[in-house]
Amino acid sequence: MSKLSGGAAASRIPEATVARLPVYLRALNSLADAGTTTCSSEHLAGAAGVNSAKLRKDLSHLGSYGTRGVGYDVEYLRYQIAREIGQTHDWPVVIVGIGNLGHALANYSGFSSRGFRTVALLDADPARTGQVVAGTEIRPFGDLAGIVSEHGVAIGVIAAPASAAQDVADAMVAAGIRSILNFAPAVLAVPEEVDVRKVDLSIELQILAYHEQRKSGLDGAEAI
Amino acid sequence: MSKLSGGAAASRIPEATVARLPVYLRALNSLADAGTTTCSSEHLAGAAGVNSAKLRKDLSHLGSYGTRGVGYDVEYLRYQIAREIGQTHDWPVVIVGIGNLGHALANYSGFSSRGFRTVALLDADPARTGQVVAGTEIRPFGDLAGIVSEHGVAIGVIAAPASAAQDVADAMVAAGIRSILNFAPAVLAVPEEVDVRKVDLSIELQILAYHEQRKSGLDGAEAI
DNA sequence: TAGATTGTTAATCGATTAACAATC
DNA sequence: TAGATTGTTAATCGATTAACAATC
Repeated sequence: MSKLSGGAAASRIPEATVARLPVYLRALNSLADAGTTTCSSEHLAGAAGVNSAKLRKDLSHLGSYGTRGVGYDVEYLRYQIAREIGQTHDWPVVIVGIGNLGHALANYSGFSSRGFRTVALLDADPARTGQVVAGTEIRPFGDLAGIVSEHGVAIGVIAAPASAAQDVADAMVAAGIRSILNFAPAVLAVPEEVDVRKVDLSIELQILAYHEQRKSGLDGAEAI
Repeated sequence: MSKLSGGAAASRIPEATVARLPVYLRALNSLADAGTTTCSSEHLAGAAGVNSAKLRKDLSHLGSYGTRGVGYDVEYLRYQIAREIGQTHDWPVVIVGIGNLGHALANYSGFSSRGFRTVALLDADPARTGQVVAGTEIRPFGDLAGIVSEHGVAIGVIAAPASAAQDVADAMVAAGIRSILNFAPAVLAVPEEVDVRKVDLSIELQILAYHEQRKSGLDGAEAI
């Protein structure tokens, strides 16, 4: 096996590292905005909220983009991470279920600024179709397959109620979508080649409550 | 060291387990709603989207709530998990920043059904104060400390813009809040006794895009 | 008793961390 | 050269998984 091309990542990057790369990228953007051109691992780690050993270990999976004794060039490292996580691409996205949350997601600027382009908003409720949200008209759910093939949509966002989530996922998979971000509090059954990530707002709150209970000594698990 | 009282959890539960307990609870609620009174670890694991070995290992940290050869009593296990993660308590919550996302959170039924009670919505923008969202009037950010002490608020939710997030966190900490759910894309500096969990909508999408890029062979990391 | 299923053990795997040799 | 900082090593820690003894 020969060497990889110019500093390219060797095979596989650990999941934990992948999850932190967007955080580093955001921190680098802040540094660049502040006019910083070079930073040490210590500096960048501080801005990202991790320790420097972890940061250097994570970056080592991508390649050697720093200079010993000097640090990292902000602009160069930023580009390398952006390329690695696909932020140099344009990602057409559809959002299904335009209730309160779908509404918020459609308006969320953090998507468009990272290469995600919302090509359509869909809702199964006829009362909602035709409404304009974030400058885009809501279309009927049945239009999904056509929109996916027309725009080459690879990523779908489910903001529908839990009761509809599996149907939406099935339709997305049938339409050719292989990556799903699911905000519905439901476990989705999908073929193994489909990647599902779940964001559950109330679960995060429940995890906090668990720790809060421990801190407050309110838990019912004390010894007699 | 003597035995703990009736099946109470021994000391500490692993973080990974804590994060899954709300998922099990949700699955148990579904089973109960469907009229199921008893379930095996295999059955419950399927409903929760994990494998049964992991489920049994997780539950073993709480105590022995199953019956060998039989399975788990749905209602009993549900109560035990609810108690363990503090869902038998009432948790007063404040939400700060009532833009699109704050609006969606205020209307999210998944909070109230799990013991979280939104006692106030706050916003620094005078143009928003007085507006009624989800049946609650938006109040000025300056009211935070009074509301926290009045209602004994232990958990704060930040849905403000990133630029304001640290100020909001500082005010929450000063007011006595020790658990924060942060939706702003910002790294917060807080005293170590304060627990911060972060939900970042665009990071989840970026993780999906990374894997999608790999699947599609679009990544710039291939060998020459 | 025979069949079923839990709770636990032990092996494996992946993530974190500190320390430091390499090197700018 | 001396000082600084990366990239890597090796140790540690925590999570996952399969297998099975315990026991209903």
